[in-house]
Amino acid sequence: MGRTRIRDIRHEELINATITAVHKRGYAVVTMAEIAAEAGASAASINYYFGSKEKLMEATMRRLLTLLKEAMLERYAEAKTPHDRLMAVIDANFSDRLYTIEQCSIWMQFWANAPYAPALQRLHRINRARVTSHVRAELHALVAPKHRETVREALQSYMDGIWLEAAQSATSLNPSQARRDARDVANLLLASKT
Amino acid sequence: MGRTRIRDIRHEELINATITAVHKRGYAVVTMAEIAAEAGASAASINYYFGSKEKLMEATMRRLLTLLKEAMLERYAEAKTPHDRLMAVIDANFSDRLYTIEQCSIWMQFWANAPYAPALQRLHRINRARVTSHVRAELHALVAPKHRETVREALQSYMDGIWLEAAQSATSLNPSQARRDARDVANLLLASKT
Amino acid sequence: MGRTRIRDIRHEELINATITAVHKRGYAVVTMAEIAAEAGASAASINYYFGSKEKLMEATMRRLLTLLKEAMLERYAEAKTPHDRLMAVIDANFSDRLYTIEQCSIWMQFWANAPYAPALQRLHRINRARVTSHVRAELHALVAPKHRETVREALQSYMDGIWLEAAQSATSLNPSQARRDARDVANLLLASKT
Amino acid sequence: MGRTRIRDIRHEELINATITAVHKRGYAVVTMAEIAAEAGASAASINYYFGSKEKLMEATMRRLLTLLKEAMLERYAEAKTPHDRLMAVIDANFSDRLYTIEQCSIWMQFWANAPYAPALQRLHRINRARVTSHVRAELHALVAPKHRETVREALQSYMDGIWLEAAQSATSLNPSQARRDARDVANLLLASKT
DNA sequence: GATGAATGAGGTTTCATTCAT
DNA sequence: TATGAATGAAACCTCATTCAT
Repeated sequence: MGRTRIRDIRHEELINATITAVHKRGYAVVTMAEIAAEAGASAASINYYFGSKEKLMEATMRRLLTLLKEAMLERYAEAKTPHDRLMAVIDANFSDRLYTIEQCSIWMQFWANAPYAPALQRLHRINRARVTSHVRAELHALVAPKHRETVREALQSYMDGIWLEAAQSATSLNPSQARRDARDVANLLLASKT
Repeated sequence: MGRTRIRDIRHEELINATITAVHKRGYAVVTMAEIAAEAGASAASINYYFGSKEKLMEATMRRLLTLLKEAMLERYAEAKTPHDRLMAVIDANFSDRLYTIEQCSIWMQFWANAPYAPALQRLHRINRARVTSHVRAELHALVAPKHRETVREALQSYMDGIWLEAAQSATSLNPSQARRDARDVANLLLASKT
Repeated sequence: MGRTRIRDIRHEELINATITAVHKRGYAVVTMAEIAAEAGASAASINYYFGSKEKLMEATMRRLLTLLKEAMLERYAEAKTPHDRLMAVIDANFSDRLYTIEQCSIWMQFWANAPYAPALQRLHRINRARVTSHVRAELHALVAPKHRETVREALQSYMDGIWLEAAQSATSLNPSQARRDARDVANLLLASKT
Repeated sequence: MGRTRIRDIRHEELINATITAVHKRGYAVVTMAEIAAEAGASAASINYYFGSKEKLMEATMRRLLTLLKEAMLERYAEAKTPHDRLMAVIDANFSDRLYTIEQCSIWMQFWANAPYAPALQRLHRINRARVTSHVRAELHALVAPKHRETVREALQSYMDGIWLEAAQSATSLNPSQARRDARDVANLLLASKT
């Protein structure tokens, strides 16, 4: 127990520092020294704990995905109907903790670099497949088969697009407004009578 | 006039090489040497023609925006009604020439790096504002004021999301299917009776 | 007494681990961590017991010289005539325990690095002087003064050359054959009638 | 012609600098910076011309082997009888240009590190096989079959041993004396009547 | 007695850029 | 117009060593 305590703490600290530093400087441009400085540690300590910059980045992305997953599961527990659960997915994506410039920014950084780092790509795909299957399941009861996939893709792409645009934002974000907007979009798509 | 002929040719060649090289290797990781090799030239020649790597990147992004603008204007000319023009915007985004993995990939690269390069950010914002004003103008006649901005943002974010996801694609894209999908989404949003 | 028991055991273990690790990786390239791993200990423990990497290397070389000295003295005890004793020197050099790839390899490693480490150089010279004086003493009764030094140097250099070449060997060595060969060479040199 | 002139000159300079620097500091310990300083160039220029430290070392060893080969061929041309040619081999090994502390020292450095660098090992083996076949060919006419291989191995190992010991020398060497000694040893071995 | 934690020093390599030709 | 030549700056990573436990 006590054995791994320090190790876990440092992991946590360094991953948090990575998130901040990548947001500030950009994924491929940020240096070990900058990340270490952000964590108040030495660059060498990153290699001590993670082995390489690449592995640190992978661990950081894993953390991001965990945060997203937790936000969703948290809201899922309370949702009763398919419609509630669909809104839970939306609310998770635009929750106060996740829909921040820093989160969206670093999300975009990892996303953009996934095609050049197999480990990141793998994580990206696993995550996307997971969200897709959730959304698809809920839409089953809400949309006619003919439009189901169209609505699903529209909804997911919409959320992606919002996040990525948020990464470019100069001023701080408004999560509650974003949730309202997203719910509106979802309802528009569901209410369509075509 | 004849004086600048060669200059223009080299500009063109180097920008095309940059697009290919950035797609292959990633924006922040691609080197002058790789770009030069792609163009069959020397790294020094890039500085001769563009002054610096940064300026080359800026010129390349400008080219991407020009392509997009041209695709839109081209289709705009033939469109008569607001609905036709909205579809023109969609068709431009998913035209055979623009909706390719290479284009989407490099688009995402520039997008992701815009926050760290003022010149890119500026171009990114100008472009976004331009598209926004076009779409908004067409929706004026198609959507009730209450939902107008929601629909507009949904549509634009959807298109962004599709492009960015396309950048992760392993297999080649299907532009005509993408156009149909996007039209379906637009029509769903327009047809909503809420 | 009991106090130093553990200390002695650890010394022995770490020196043996050093011999193996240097053979595997090369003198100047082997790391404390590799040596420690070979001994099933931590890198920090090496410093605890030896003070520094340099001191460990010195202790290891001392051990090698002790092994060689013991092999010689062992055979010297049984030798009666000068010729017997000369053969004892040869047999010691190519004994089953010493004439192995690992021994020759590590020997060469220390030899090659002696010029850059005063402590190693000193040990190397002491050892060489000792062997030289032994061989010279025995040759006194076996070779005419005119050729004595030539034969001595020929013999010693021959043995060095064989060891060093053995360090490059891909397959395992044949000590008994090496002894026969060395005896043949010695006898050729002694039998010369020029 | 003119095109590769500079390249060839730099290659030559950097290899010479490598020889000097390796002699001074040791193969595995010498740094790019030290080598570059020795050549009056920058460390980066080594990578520019050789690609890596490893490749520079390989090129340097190749140069050493070429020097040895040339020294032998030079003397071979004038030699008429088998005995003359055997002496030519000896004289080449201990020629004024090759039998210097620097040459012997760097020779030992490369030899000692060959087991850990496949490229060096290959060169080492090729060279050794070449010398072996030369010596064996000349001994054919000079030594009875029974002792032929023994004499050959004795002679080669002797020369190796002398070189390697010379690498430890504190004072400068005496090539002409070394040639006389080596000839004496060779003649002792040839004159043996056993 | 023994070792995880932590790091400063230093090595190789990469790369955008300058410059002479 | 075009490019080899050359390099300073800086990045990642390694490693011997120190120290608290």
